[in-house]
Amino acid sequence: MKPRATQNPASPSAEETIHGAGLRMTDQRRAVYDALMAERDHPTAVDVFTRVRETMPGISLATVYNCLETLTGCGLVKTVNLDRGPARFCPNLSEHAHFHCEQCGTVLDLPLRARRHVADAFDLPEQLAITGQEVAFRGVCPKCATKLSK
Amino acid sequence: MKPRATQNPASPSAEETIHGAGLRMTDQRRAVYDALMAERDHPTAVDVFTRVRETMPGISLATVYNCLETLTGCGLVKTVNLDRGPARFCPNLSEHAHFHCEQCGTVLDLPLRARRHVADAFDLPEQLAITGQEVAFRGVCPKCATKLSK
DNA sequence: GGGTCTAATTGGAATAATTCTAGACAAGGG
DNA sequence: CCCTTGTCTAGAATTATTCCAATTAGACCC
Repeated sequence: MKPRATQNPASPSAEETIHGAGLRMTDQRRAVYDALMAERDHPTAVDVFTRVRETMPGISLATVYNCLETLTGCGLVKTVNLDRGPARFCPNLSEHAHFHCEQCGTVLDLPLRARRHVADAFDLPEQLAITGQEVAFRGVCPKCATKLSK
Repeated sequence: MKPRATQNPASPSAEETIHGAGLRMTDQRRAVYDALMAERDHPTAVDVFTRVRETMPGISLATVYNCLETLTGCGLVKTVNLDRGPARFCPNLSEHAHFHCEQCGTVLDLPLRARRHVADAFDLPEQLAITGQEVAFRGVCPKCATKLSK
């Protein structure tokens, strides 16, 4: 096995993943990816744009959309759709649901419990091939619940 | 218990539900609701508009949006958001997930199995109050699976 | 290192879905 | 019958996103 220098041996680097798809890791793509990893709070495309512009003032919104699309295409980032709102982006690759707080708007990741499968809860017809799923909850988050009960 | 004349005793009529919310059952609202009940295939607002216009040619798209909003507000109809596509509408009030076929675009209802709860599959923080959920699967529907295997 | 080929970025225009607005209309209570 | 309020309508406005054509940047080969 090749040594891999100062790096998490569990999963390939973003670089490797992108190269594996025959694409390049450009400065813009890295900046967008880094912005998502730095504050994992499910920002919208415009949020990401705003953040990335701090270090890369010339980047365009179209590029941010392109990069997010590329990153989701390679499986490095997931798109989160909550109701009719703008898409949000999430670099958490482990299986999880999203929880959207109606009070403060925060989005929380809820990890899937070990050996559980969402599809088991439903009656599926024969021959149904599931390739993806999205689970979203709505409600009041712990912080807001505490605040409200005061 | 009051007798209830020629009607499903299990649930109040759409009329009653709307009145219960202090609103009126207008011709437009009924037409939109009937269109949803007649073909329960998860139409978009524009689909509904097209269908309703056949019997009510003067109706406007804005009204269809208003009616759908009102009906969802009273809980008679559910809004289904699949990826970034236009919203779809569904008068199936029993708990269910949606399945979106990547081949043909059909949307299927998948009923929740008895005594199952989607939230059980996830690690929830204390104090999290869930008031709503939406589960969407993506994949290949039975019909398309059969077609593809030929 | 220069030339070449293709991928990526950019700004602006275009699109799609939805919401807003203001005026007309209609229903029901007094 | 009048008044109030809720509803409908057409069109304008908004929002998020995608498209487009032109430039720029990488990677590869010599």
